[in-house]
Amino acid sequence: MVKEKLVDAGLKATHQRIVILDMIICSKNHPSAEAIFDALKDHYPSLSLATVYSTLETFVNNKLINKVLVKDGAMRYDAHTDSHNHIYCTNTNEIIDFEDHELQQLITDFFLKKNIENLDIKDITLHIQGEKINKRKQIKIN
Amino acid sequence: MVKEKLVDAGLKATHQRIVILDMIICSKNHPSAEAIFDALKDHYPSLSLATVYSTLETFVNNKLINKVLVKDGAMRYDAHTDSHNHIYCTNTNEIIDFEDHELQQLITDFFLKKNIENLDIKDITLHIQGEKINKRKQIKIN
DNA sequence: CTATTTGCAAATAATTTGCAGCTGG
DNA sequence: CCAGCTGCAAATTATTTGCAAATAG
Repeated sequence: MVKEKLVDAGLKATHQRIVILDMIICSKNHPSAEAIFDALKDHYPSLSLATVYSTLETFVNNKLINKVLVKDGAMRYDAHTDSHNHIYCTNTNEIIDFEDHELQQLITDFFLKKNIENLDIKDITLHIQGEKINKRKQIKIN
Repeated sequence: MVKEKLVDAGLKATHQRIVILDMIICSKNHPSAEAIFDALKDHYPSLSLATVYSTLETFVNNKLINKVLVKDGAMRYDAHTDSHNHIYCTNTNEIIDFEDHELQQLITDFFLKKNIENLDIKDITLHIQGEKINKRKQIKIN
């Protein structure tokens, strides 16, 4: 439950935080601050965009969410905090999660073999950039 | 030679473009527009920051350079246009190129085996995030 | 020459900040 | 109650734009 996640992270479970975190978790789209604000403002008219920004910063600092790398436009956020990969659709502007245990293992094994001096690796992510062939359809991986 | 690269790309070889492209190619640091401007303004006082920005856009559109994904702060640029990986140092804010043929092959092979529907993959990049243990020393990979 | 490019200053977009009032525990 | 949060408006940062002057080919 969202409220418990906040409390577990040592944060006050305010109404705004609950609603924002819930929205990110439910969203499959890696929303931007604006997108979150837009999605919530009708239901919570007193919510302010500045609160959304600062709440997102708080969540990132407390490892409830992660920032997603972007080439331009607004920063986007991801409630999926374990290591995984992203597919960037250049024609739809979607950022889609892509998890594959075999691939993760392949990469982990590769870096275990390598001898890397003076770097403490925290995370490795694969960024797959491409175009949806049919913008309306989903991407399917078998 | 830089001038030829510009002409080959179908661009007029203006003084500003030559100097900017040369700076990015020589820089090992994936500079931002500001960093480029700061590095050049003493030698070329008439250069304007807006020109740097628009020149960078032109270069990206003509595939002379690439944008580098960033979590925050200003966009950064890379003159290294073939597919390669980046190491992000969270404590020094450096972005370091990392090329490894074996790794590239591993990943390429993996995606060849996979059956991905409705996505036309344009590029795959690995983003390695970590901290330099000794900020002054280089990262060495053997 | 003349189509492009550049420089400037002003505009916009994304994000942050300061501070007074509100609220969860 | 009261430390920490929120909302607002104003500030800051990164980037873009409009237009007149400069320039490469």
